[in-house]
Amino acid sequence: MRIYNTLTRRKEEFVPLEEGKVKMYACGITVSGEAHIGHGYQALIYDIMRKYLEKCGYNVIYARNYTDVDDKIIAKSKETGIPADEYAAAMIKKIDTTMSEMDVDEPTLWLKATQNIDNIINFISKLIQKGNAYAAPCGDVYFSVASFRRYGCLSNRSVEDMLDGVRVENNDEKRDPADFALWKSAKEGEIYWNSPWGKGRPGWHIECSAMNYAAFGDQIDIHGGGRDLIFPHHENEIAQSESLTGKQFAKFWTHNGLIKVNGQKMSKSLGNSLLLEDLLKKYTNEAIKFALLQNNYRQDINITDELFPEAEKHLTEFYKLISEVEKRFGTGKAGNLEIDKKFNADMDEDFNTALALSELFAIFKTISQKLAKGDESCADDVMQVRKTYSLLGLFKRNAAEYLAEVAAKNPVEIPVEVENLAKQRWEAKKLRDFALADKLRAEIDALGYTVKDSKDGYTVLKK
RNA sequence: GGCGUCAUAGCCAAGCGGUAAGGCAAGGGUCUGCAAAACCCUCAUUCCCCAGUUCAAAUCUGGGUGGCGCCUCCA
Repeated sequence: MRIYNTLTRRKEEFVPLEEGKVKMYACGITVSGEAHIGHGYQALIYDIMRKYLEKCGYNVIYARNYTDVDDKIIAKSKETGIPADEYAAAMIKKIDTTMSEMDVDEPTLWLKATQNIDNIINFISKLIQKGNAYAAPCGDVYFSVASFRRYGCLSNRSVEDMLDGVRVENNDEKRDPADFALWKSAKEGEIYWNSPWGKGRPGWHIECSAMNYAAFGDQIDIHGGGRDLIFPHHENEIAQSESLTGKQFAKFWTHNGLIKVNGQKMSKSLGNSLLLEDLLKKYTNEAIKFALLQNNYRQDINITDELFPEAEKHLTEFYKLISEVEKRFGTGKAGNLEIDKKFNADMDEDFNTALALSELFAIFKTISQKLAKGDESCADDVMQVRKTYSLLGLFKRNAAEYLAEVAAKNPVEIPVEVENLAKQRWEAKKLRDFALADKLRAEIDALGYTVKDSKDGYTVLKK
């Protein structure tokens, strides 16, 4: 299996640190707001990575974190009057519900910043002892970037380059403008924990280092996250962890692409986030997954109006066929290893879900042909598709239920006016007055609807 | 300004040195009173541009051009 490593900027053969075992960590959500499609995408990608590694026979320990204390959460707390810890807990509960609707599995370990304060404090203390960090008079603790020679190795920047960035804040407490906070002293009324440096809270970057260290020790195999975290977050994690252990922190760094809306990145500051909860009201989770997985996970995805409906259309067609096959031949037996082999070959190349999904069109074409010929092995193929593609979260549903869900999510309300025209047209058609029938069809068409005839009736659809 | 990343048909998109997958749209056909659905067929001599390496380049190298991202919070 080959995985693209941001650290080396190439695909590398995946070899775990310890045979048969994989330790992986993905940066999760800062719970200052609800989960958007980008969060869902990220959770989906790493869930798939984990499942495929498991399929390959590895014993995977997969950890994700929730950042449940930070400036934005504190701001929300001030805004709403809800204590910061309660706000964060409620938001986590909400996000968990949405993610389960998205059908993304829970990680092996959930790590939360507020449940690791001791680990964080210990970590910071060690960094101070080793000379990599210092406490400022105000009670903040900073990491000394100059103390870590390899700083910039992930994002390929030098400290000088970074200082060219005009936006490095000037802060008198810092010895060097490039230094970043490990511990932030609490201001009046803010949530705090006691520490050797006074009342305060952890900085964002240190959480991941400290929680990783507590959960996994010195090294992990795979560290993932959104591409926007490469700098500074992941760069800082490397600086912290490697300063402490003297060992390479993560062997593989993987970064998923970002979701864009109308060509623009979704971000908290732009406020253009598409909430996962809202999308799940309109589309099935399988359609959302299908749409997202048609791209390479490393690439950005631009959400257009057609993206999800098109995916839903495909899945509806597939499920219709599944439904027919299962109605006729019942539940088959998985065993078409050709399907599984191809899937694995695709996934072995840096989780090429786009290729794996494209195989489906040929697979279902064959199934359809077999069904037409009355070849009951198509039921086995369906079962194999279900088994293989469930790894991507697809074809996990009862076909009838799935189709009912799609219908329920797309209620078609036909205006009385249109309904009447359709009725008249049907009557005209029965009397073989095709001129009138065509005229009525044109009228219905003009109102934005189409009529579909079958042997003994008609259906009106919105165009 | 620095760094990264991408550029493949009208659109989305795979491709990782061996002669351009797949999907959408479009066009043609079968079917239908006409439609729709379904099915069948067609649809990039060429991969942003210019050089180079090679028997062979969309793929590698160098140089351009353009988009996007990061250097503030972000998945």
